[in-house]
Amino acid sequence: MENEESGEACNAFLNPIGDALYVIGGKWKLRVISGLRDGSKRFNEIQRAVHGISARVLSAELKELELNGFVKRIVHHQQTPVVVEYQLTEYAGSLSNVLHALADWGTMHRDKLRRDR
Amino acid sequence: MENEESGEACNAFLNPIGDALYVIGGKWKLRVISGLRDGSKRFNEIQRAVHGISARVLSAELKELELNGFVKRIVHHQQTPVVVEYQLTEYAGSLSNVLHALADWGTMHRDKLRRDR
DNA sequence: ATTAGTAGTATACAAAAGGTTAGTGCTAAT
DNA sequence: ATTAGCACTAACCTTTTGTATACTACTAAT
Repeated sequence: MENEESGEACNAFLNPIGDALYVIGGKWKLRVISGLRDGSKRFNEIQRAVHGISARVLSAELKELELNGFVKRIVHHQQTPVVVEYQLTEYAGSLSNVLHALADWGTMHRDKLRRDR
Repeated sequence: MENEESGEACNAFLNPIGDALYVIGGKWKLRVISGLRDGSKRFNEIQRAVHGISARVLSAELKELELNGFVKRIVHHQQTPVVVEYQLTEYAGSLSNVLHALADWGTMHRDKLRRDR
């Protein structure tokens, strides 16, 4: 009976957090988003902007970011070979609360660890 | 010259976010914290409360949580063998903004994906 | 005397995430 | 005619993360 922390209410809180962490987590997600902040870019432009990312990983990240609605992939068929543009959506802006909360806490925490040492 | 998104200002934002994500990320961190919310517990009690975690991983998680100041480890030498208690610190409460921001966004995002489909 | 519980550690393994290298078919420039 | 850029993909390897199982030295209960 004391075991209700593994119950409904707890998961209703932890599962969305898990979703959110999954979506923005990993080594590159936020850096790719950040690389697109000042306008649309093409694949190789992003790769140059996000220092160190490989084509394989960038390709995977862009697909996930697209699935989550953060990035729009725009193909221009006018020219051949095709030109592909990537662009942040408005929806990507919905992250800003989360990102600021994380940035503030992270800054505070780093200071705290330095003081404690 | 257009390449200042890999510069100082950007890292000053992304690095603390990375720190924060590292501290609360992974499969178990938040579940262990959550398992301790309603008072102190002993090692095996936590393991039973956090369903599915192995002793090896729990041991590692508790060490990291202690290093980050979220958990206090209290050894009672009165009895032998020693009794060890784990307890959330006040500092763990400093996460609440971050966690609520994540939970809110995660809930919203899940709904959005359901609608979009 | 066996069993179960305590607080973990040791060893080995599997899965996931990410990195490295090479290559596709196309075009435009040298 | 070679070279370089484009947008990727395939194959393979390493690192990180998490899992499974067993084991320690101790005590208390059956």
